[in-house]
Amino acid sequence: MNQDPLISEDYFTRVYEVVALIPYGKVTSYGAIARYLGTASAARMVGWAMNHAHVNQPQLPAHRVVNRNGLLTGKAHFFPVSMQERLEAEGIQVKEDEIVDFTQHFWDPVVELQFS
DNA sequence: GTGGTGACGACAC
DNA sequence: GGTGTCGCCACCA
Repeated sequence: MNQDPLISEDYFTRVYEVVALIPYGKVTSYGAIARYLGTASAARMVGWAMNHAHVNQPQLPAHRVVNRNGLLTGKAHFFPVSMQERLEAEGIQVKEDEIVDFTQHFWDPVVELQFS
């Protein structure tokens, strides 16, 4: 019934699709994903999807998704591997549970994917 | 069907 | 400039 493949799945799946598209060594924010999905104000919904991400998509690179401040808010949910450890493994520096040069590593799906 | 929740974001003070 | 509060939408009990 839906027109676009990105919205043909559940909202959760849409989030997973975008997160899965995050390139190596890049990070994005919940709000950026929410805006790409058309629900900019529902950034919390993205976080919720991530809450079950480890159940539906355990392979999902959720460690590349942080809040608008570049803070590793969801690191507490990461197990057994620390979120910071994974980011550093990709060349992203993390200081005080916060990504260094967050804007530099920021990857905006709206800009990068730009609905092309 | 209603209420509450949530890995957030923006605005107000 | 930092802290606090509200809003927001979709899912779960």
